[in-house]
Amino acid sequence: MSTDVQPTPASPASPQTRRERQREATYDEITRTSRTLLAEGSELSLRAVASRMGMTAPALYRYVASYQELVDLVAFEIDRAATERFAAAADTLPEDDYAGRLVLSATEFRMWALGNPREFGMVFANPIAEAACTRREMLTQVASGHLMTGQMRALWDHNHHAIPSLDELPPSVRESVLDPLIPAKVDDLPLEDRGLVWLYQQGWTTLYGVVALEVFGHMDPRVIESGDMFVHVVREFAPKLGLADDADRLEEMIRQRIARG
Amino acid sequence: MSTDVQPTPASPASPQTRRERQREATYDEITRTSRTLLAEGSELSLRAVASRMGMTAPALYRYVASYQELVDLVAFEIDRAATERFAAAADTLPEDDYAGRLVLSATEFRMWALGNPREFGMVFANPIAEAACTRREMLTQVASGHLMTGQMRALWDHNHHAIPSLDELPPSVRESVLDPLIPAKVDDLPLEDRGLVWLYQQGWTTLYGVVALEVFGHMDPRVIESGDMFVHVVREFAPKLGLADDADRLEEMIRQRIARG
DNA sequence: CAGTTTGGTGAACGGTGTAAACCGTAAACG
DNA sequence: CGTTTACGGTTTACACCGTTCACCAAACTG
Repeated sequence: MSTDVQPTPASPASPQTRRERQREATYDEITRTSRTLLAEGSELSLRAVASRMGMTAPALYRYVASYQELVDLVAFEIDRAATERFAAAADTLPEDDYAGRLVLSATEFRMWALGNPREFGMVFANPIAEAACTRREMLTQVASGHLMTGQMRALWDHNHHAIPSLDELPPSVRESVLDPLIPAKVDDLPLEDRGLVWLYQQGWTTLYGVVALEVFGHMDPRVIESGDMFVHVVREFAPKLGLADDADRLEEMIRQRIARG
Repeated sequence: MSTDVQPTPASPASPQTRRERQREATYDEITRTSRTLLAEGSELSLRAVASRMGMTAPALYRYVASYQELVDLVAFEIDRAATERFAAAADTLPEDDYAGRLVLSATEFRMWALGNPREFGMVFANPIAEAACTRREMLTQVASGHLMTGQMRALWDHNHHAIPSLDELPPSVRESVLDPLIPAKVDDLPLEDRGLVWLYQQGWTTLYGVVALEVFGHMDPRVIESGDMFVHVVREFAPKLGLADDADRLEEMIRQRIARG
């Protein structure tokens, strides 16, 4: 609260007080050990995390208020790390292959989800409804959401495919695109172009649908293995992004990625 | 195995031995109390179920081999009960309004899922992959799957909308529709018409996608509340069932159901 | 009637999240 | 500088969980 010349506790670099640095390092170790535990197939429990850090379980309560909060924290970090993977997949393509980058990120998302079903469930199949305030806010910061919406935005900036006009949107959708509560960087998107956000939401619904269905296994295992349903829904969505002509090329990219396993 | 004149243990009515009847009644009570527990918002635990039945937890092991098996059992029963609700919704329409019945069942599915998120998660968002054998077999018997595929079949029997031909299907899909591992009554569906099953799968993917996304809250709450995304995906899918002209009427039916809450 | 199967109990083990009391030490303050 | 506060940890304890085991009574079976 004081504005005198102190060790500037709000500076961006690292000139926080020593304690703050220590604390943040511990937070980091918590999420890292948690993710290691998950990756090993073990259960995520306060005791397991603590003991692996050489601590005792109640000590973790200095950092998280409850088990659920630990889960949320870890989920957030998992999403961050996974998003780096999705972005890296896109970066194997030239900067200006907007469609390819989007599709490759989406495909990477699918492969990640299938390979890490528990992590997928933790991030994308944990009810948000309850504990509305904080968890809802976190939702708007989902890194993967920002990545994909950013890619769709870049694609549109380039090819200006058709988008729905504001006045043909249902009221709730209009509100939603004018002041989004889902991850999307739209501050610099003019209001009259916000129909694009409705396309975001449709795309996310489609992508989420296939992937969740595949991850949870409520689909024929042979179709999951081949990825044909995934390819199908992507192809069906492509025209909405003005990519009808690119469908074959995009499918080939998807299949190559799937073949890599 | 013997064929002598015994109390016919395989008879359909109820002439099982007294013990068998007792046992089945207990099974029934187990699933009933479990569902009651869930409906009250309590956690589903062996101890809770047992104590509410006036038993102790280890006794339940005479009926289920593990907690997971209890969950599967209850999930199966929940699906059965929910399916009755979906079917009842359809039965508010005349027998020959095939499209309306299908759409109303799907809408009822959505409303049920939103109102019973934990039950939805238990039935439709529990990884099937693990414990492959038994649980995979159960998947082919999901009652709700049979209902909807049956309704799509009835619709097609009536209006014979276009379906993909077998030879334009990807190999994995062809296998899948010729010998389905997902719930679908196709025994009396000629092989050359099995392209319809691919439409089943597409429809299920679409429906599951929106509903799961809504239930888990990874969508703008205002759009969830209005149901506009649900309406949107149904409208987009309608043409595939030859229902392009019925879209407005179907949307009106959906909205009326949503308005009822 | 004797013998076996069935369905239950109670105690116990190892695991979980969480609350409370306690304490040394590092940081903050006069 | 010394004093005080607060942070970050421990121990202990509680209530719950799934699961196993030994035991037992009642019910069926030959």
